[in-house]
Amino acid sequence: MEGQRQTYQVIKNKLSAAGLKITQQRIVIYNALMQIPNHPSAEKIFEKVQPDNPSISLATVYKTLDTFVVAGLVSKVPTDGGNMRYDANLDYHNHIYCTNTKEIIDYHNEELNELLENFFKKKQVRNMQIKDIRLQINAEKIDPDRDVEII
Amino acid sequence: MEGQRQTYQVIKNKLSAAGLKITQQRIVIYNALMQIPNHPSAEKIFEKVQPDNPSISLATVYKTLDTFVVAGLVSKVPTDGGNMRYDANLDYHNHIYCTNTKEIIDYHNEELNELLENFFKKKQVRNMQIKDIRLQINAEKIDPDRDVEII
DNA sequence: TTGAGTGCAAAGCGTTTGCAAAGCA
DNA sequence: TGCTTTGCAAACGCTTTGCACTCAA
Repeated sequence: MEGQRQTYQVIKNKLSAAGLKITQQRIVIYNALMQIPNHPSAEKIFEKVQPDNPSISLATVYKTLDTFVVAGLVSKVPTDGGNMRYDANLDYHNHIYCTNTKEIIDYHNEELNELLENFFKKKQVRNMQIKDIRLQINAEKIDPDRDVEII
Repeated sequence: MEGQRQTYQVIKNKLSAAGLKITQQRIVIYNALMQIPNHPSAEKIFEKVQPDNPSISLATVYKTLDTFVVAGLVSKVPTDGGNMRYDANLDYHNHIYCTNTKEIIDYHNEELNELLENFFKKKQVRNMQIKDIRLQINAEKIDPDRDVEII
């Protein structure tokens, strides 16, 4: 379909811009990462990709995602359980971790960012250079079938 | 020495209060967790305990720490690397993750807590009940031999 | 005495690695 | 063409488990 061809072209451009070689595996994996909501694990991406690309191995999914992280195309999100999830959204944002569905939902709020920035401008930590501040919001979805809305 | 006997008595009282049986292993493991700074891993606790208690196995360290977590005596701290660390300090606080020394340093600031509390009182998330908010501060120790001071 | 806690070794999970084959530039 | 990427299987590190033994209450 036409839409997919366009999407693939966008991905190819991103790969090129990041200085990466264009391979079918990279296109398909990046595409899956964008399509799966709530920050999938490597395994989830592997499952998504499997039906149409049965030859892509789980090891390739891991290697490719790692390549993306190093290239700065994707970020790696740790979870309480210890396993890793991946995020194609590189804008600064925080995450809501759903304790029952294990979803990871983006939380973006400019006011909060400024609040934190101002706070840590005043309150410094001696002998430490702060690189990055992330909020981990642990929450429970009230109705699992309804969507979450940030207001 | 007298000081240690007192410490052990304090630990025994904590175990009893949490409804746990008092065993030598539990006392020694809890004691090690309190003595090692920067939130040790199970492995680190095992190493600390080994010389004086060679019969304590790594599996027992894991089981015991898990028992403490379930009993609410200790909390489990995830790291970016994926492995777990343990924390005997149950007061609400945040963590500074040192990107080079892998230390985890407590960050406690009442003003920050209020700031966040007030913010999330106003800005709610529909269909989510927020349970807990943690700040993950990633930072680099400037002089690895000097201490960190929060001001 | 008896159920809970321990030690051992083996298995588990998510992830990484080494290497030969395949494929992009 | 030459060097990077892939696929496979095997190894990895951390953590958990099954089971017989031990011990606190």
